[in-house]
Amino acid sequence: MSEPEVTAFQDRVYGALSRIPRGCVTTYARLGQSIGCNSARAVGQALRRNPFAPRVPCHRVIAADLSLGGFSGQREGAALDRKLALLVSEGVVFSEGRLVDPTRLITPPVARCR
DNA sequence: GAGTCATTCGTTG
DNA sequence: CAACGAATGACTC
Repeated sequence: MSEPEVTAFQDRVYGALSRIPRGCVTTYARLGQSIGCNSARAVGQALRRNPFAPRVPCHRVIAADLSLGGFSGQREGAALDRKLALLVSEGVVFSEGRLVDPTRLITPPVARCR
């Protein structure tokens, strides 16, 4: 073990993600905006590294088009199957690989200054 | 509906 | 300091 030295950005991503209640999901773009970043890619990268997994519920983050997005560093394959299982386990139902209830999409508060 | 393109940000060596 | 890569997003045909 070792404690990964996460930079401020990663800390923000994990912090915002950590404030997401169970049964709720958010998108990379929204999460990025919540932490003050305009790029969903930057958020995805931080999650992809996920030095705090499974501590960080990265499976609660999906793409803007309600698609699963990616998981475990893979955009498709069994990894998504795991992500889907986790989401379904939380009460978030998906259909055809897409979120069935977009109402579960939440907008994380702007984690500006705690 | 599908595919392609563009942009931005963070990370690392 | 510089270069590369990325779990996206949006647009167009």
